[in-house]
Amino acid sequence: MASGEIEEVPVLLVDTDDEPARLSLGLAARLSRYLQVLTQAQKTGRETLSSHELSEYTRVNSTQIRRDLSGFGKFGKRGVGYNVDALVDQIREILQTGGQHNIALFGAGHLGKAIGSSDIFADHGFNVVAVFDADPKKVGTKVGGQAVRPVEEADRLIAEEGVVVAVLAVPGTAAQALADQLVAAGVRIIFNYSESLLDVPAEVTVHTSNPAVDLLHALYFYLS
Amino acid sequence: MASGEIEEVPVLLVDTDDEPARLSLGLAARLSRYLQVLTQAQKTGRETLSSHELSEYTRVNSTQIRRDLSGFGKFGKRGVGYNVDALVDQIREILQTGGQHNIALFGAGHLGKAIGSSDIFADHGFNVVAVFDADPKKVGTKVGGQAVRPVEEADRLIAEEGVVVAVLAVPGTAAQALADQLVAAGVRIIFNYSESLLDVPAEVTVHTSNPAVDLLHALYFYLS
DNA sequence: TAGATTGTTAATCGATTAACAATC
DNA sequence: TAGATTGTTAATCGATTAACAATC
Repeated sequence: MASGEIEEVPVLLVDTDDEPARLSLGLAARLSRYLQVLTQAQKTGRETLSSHELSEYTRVNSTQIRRDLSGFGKFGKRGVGYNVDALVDQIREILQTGGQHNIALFGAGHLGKAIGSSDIFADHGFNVVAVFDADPKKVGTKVGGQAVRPVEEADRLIAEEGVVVAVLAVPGTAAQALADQLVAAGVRIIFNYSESLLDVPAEVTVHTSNPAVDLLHALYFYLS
Repeated sequence: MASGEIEEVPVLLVDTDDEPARLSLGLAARLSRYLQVLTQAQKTGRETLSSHELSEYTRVNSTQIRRDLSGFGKFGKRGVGYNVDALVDQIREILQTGGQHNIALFGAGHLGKAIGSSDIFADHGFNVVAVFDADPKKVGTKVGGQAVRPVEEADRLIAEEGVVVAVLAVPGTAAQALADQLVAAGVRIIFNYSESLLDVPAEVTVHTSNPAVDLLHALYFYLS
């Protein structure tokens, strides 16, 4: 070691193994929410957004937002805020979700039609490549510009298109059997809009969406 | 102070001001999720559920679940688990959501019909007291057994029925104006299923539901 | 008894918040 | 310059996890 004057070397907090550290669960969730607000703000023509404004829309503390973002670079401009377009790109890079992903939708009832015709998924690069229904009467009808297919074709299409994500808008009574079939076919992320609880292997992620749950705890804070 | 032998007095962690402490945000959210899984388990006839099983369905760590519950009492039975019916009642009491609450639904499109005909809200004591739509052609049609009303009647009905919660299943372009009207009429919790960002006063809670956001971070953990 | 699961402790990690200098 | 907002520090709080005695 050299004695005497030591030149200060900036310490870069990078992983030694040349790979970015995996984000914590909470951080990935928050970044996704920032992204959603930012893409909406883009639509209304906003050019910049402050951490305070982002905080109002996401209900995440503004210091937390600044800290989350500054961990990846100096994205903001003091006195001004964050450039919306640039920040969208930066968060997409962090989340590695810049590309397009194929998803399959199951169920062509009211909910399936609502999901299939909305651009809530398309806005974030998710293509609904196919819509399936078990009811022969629904097969062939249009949902979001696509003809509904019989559920028997699902396995083949999942394999061909490399579908990893399935959205289940089916009755609770049909959900578990369908989930089993999809897991066997290669699906790894299931969005469950049925009220049924799903049993799946550990390597599969189930996200059960239930507005009543959110309402329950929103109401608690209103009542107390 | 008395010297010598000291009789041990159990320390009860109660609030001195005779009121239960307000739950933390995270705890209220977790309890709501436990409640949802438990009510589903009730439907399938389960009598007991272990913290480990609850953990699988809620993705909350099982130690966390036991700790959350043991803060309110010894609800479980060692070697057995938790009694489903009893735990449902106990969590409802903690969340103060045993009663019935009136909610109003706006929008009678695909999503509105899906929400209005599901019993996802009814299961947790939420009554959809009215369904509204701005489109005269939809007024009078049935959604979940109810006749759709013109949105002009909303103010009167909100006041009469003491509606605090509104569910917005309307196009993004209509959402902000409707939110303004509802806040003026007395609504304090808004469930926003439109893609639009809503500006509301601080005393109003907006919950924006966006499946694409959840999908974004689920996908991150799949990809990395 | 043997097996299972709770209730609880302790240690660690991530989230929250206030405060403020730096700087656009 | 003056006002606004970022980036960052420090202190606190809540969440996570492993471990295990208690006990059904």
